[in-house]
Amino acid sequence: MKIGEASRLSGCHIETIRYYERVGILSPTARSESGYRCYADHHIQQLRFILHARELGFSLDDIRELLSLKEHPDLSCQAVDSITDKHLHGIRNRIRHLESLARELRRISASCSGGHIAECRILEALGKH
Amino acid sequence: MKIGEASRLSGCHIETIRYYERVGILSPTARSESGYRCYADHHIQQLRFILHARELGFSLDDIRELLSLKEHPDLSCQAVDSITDKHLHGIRNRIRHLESLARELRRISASCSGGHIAECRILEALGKH
DNA sequence: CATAAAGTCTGTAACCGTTACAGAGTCAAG
DNA sequence: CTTGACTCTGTAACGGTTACAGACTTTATG
Repeated sequence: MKIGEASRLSGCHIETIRYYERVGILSPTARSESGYRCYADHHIQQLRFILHARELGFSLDDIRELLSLKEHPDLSCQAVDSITDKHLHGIRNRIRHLESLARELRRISASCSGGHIAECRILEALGKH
Repeated sequence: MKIGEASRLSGCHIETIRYYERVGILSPTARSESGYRCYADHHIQQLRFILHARELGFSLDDIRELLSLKEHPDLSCQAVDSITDKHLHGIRNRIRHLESLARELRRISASCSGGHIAECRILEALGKH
């Protein structure tokens, strides 16, 4: 099948599919006589895997590693666990960070009493540190 | 003062300071005879403002707008409030998004019983969607 | 006074993960 | 045969820096 159908079946944009191939995260495809990429079922599965992992926030490097682990069914899945755990930790850290930003923003924002810029506490608070 | 001291006083990296000037977020500086940038106190204050706002996650576009609002002390500070509120909303959305990612990751991760890749539930879960 | 070291300049490219576009070629339907 | 949909390659943009290379200036040391 050609890239348009691969895009429809996988949910990935056409440009993104070509990009994934270019950066070596998607297996290279066969080419038709006229140079069109020809996709097989396993490409679609890879693309779905990548898409879902991306939606979960995994980096392309992580995904590359997960995909290569997938090629070795005999290995322990400890490496998979470790990538997942690390990612989960990263997400928790980002949540904590954003929560502290939100707290400070609320604090700063609450100090505004709705007057003129000249007395704006928000701008004042942003200025000093 | 020259860029090195401006960097020390503001906490911004030298490269970042030049970048901020280039993209028009920091007022242009005078130049010495030899072409060195000359910074005044108000540049330092601007840089501190930018730095703090960046630490709070404001985009450079937001900051540009906040800085230009700062130039008009007579205006109502409603526009400032609205930028801040919008940003706070964005942060809350990101938190919610990350929390749902974390939930799904935990769910997927919990299903792993520590065997071989071949039976890895994590990779399986990532594949289907 | 010469030289070395530190600082600064400009311009460009890298990072991440796409997305968008231009210009050319290919394929299927009417 | 032409139109339109599709695909190709290559390049540039997005945001927000950071990191170079190569040239120049200033300051400190011998």
